[in-house]
Amino acid sequence: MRDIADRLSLSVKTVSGALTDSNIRMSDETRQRVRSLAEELGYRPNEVARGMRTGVMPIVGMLADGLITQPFATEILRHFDNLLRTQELAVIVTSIKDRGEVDKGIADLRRLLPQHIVYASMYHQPIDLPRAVRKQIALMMNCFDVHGDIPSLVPDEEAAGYQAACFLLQRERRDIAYFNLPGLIAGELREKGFRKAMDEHGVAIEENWVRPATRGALYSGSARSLVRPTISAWFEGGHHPDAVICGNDRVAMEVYNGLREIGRAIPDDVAVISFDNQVDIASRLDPPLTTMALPHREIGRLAGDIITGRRAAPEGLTRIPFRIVERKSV
Amino acid sequence: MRDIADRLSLSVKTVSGALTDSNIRMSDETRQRVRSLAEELGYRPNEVARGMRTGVMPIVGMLADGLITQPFATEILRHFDNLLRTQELAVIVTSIKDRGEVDKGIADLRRLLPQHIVYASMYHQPIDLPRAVRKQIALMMNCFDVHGDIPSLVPDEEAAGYQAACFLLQRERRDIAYFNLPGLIAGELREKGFRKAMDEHGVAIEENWVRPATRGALYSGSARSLVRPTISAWFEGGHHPDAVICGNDRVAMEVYNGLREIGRAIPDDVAVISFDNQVDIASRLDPPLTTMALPHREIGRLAGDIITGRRAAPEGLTRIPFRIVERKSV
DNA sequence: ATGAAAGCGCTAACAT
DNA sequence: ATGTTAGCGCTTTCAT
Repeated sequence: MRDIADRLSLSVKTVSGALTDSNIRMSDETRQRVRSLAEELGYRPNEVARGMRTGVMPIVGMLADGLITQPFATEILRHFDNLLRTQELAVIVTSIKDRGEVDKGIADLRRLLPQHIVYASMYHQPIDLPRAVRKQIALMMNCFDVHGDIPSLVPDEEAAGYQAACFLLQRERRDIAYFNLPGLIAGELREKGFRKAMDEHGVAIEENWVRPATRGALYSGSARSLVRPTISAWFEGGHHPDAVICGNDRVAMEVYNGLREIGRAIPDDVAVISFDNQVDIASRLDPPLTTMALPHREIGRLAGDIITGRRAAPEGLTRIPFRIVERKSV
Repeated sequence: MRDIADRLSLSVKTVSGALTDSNIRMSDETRQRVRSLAEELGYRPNEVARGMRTGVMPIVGMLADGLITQPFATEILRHFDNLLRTQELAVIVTSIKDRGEVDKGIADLRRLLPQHIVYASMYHQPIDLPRAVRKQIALMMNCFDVHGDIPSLVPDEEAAGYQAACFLLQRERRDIAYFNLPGLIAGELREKGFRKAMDEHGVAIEENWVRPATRGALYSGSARSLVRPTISAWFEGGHHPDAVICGNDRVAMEVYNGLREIGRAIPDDVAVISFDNQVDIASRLDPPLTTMALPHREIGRLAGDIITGRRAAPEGLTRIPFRIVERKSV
């Protein structure tokens, strides 16, 4: 910078002003001369020096609540990062395994003077943070602040459940079964949407066909699965489902196995629809799975727009719609 | 820092010395006094100021060649990050979509004065970087420098192929078929290991049973699959395989579908073994899939140890062994 | 419209 | 063994 100033016989301050603050009063000519020389010399401002002076680095910190564990949720990170990169902002991710690590995570991030700190979760859940912490978090992705203080971006689970059910109903499926994800917000809301759709279409729900996918109060991939026995039970009698809504794609994978075992064809005998769109699974099942895609990309992008100020932060909860991916299972 | 100095009637320099450089000559007592007061005050050095002075920030940059796209490869990142975190180092990931973005990626990273820049790939591949770039990269993960200039950590594919074949051979399978991943280093080396094992055990390879999993010169998830027709062909005649080695877990998923279609039971009629251990898939297949787990965790950890200097950087290529995950398909 | 100078918090050379 | 001082590259008053 001094170099540029000397060559142009200007002061450092003028150069600084020309390069950064375009509101500062200055002759256009001077500004142009400075800028073009800077370009020519390939001048890159020292972000660290600038950061020291201004107290802020071109960095956004992300508290990742298990995000990196759940591989397909990294989609959120990917698109968030892509957007911030266009604004010359770097993302620093700090994984936290449990809520107790939040303080440490924030402290770690703050050492580098980030412009903002965001919180992202691997699955849709309510987050209850102490007030002092809440004030430091600009945005929540794929989860929400129970106090409503922090703008939060979450998938619109209920609409997705509604849409999935409508999709089946419109294709003349009436005997719809539902494998729920116990203990999860996503499960609860998706089921609610399902019930609403059935209700609106005047189709009665066979309560015996609305069952949890796993044993235990909380759905988890490692919990004992109830899919196989439940399917067997459903198809024992004469009256059985002609469609199954699956809590997520992994459940759908088991439903495929179960239906195959009892010799039912998808989609001819039984249609299957699911949630998440975990592509490695959904596109490779046989037949390929029709599923409601989680709006991870949209969440990441919208968050990026908000953080960079290109879009105003909506207050409270913002629900982002799913997108249906039609394959061959319905 | 000045605060501490004043309270102890010491100079700033003494405080700085006491806190950072433990080699500096100083009375132990002074050092202790400084440290305990710092602790008491919850003093945290301003990393940015320090960075400006020393020209280095407590940051490691990672050029992620598609890493975040291939969800399960983020395992590498996760463990790398975990390790660096214990040394108060933050990781900044810059995704690059193609080799042409490397320069830009490095420039972006350097703005923040990272201590090192590492290169990580989503799949095992040779990387040819210009010399000027090579000099700036400290380590390659899951890929290697074709010039041998950069220490590189890669999965030991050949050993994995060898081990998978031995696993089958020891269980009395002799008629082993192999679905290869065309155009990939991983595929080539795994096949080599397979051939070596067969050779050592004196079992002849039926060349007709060594086939590519997809059409085209390069394996890819979206390429037209050859699994189904190939399996049909193999099992048409009387002499057919009693085991299949699959290029990866996604291929295995298709092999399951194919075998099921022609009514062959796994593992009774045909054993299946695979590579990668993409858990969402492998553990949920029916029966759960026995597979050679990619050493992503080990690569991430070892890289962390090297970057933090806890372990010396091995020269050239280091091959990290796979781990077999025995489930029910063999 | 531009220049001079102070100072962000820290480290390192030099002095005592 | 400890203190003094300069300065890292930038932004920001305050003068001119």
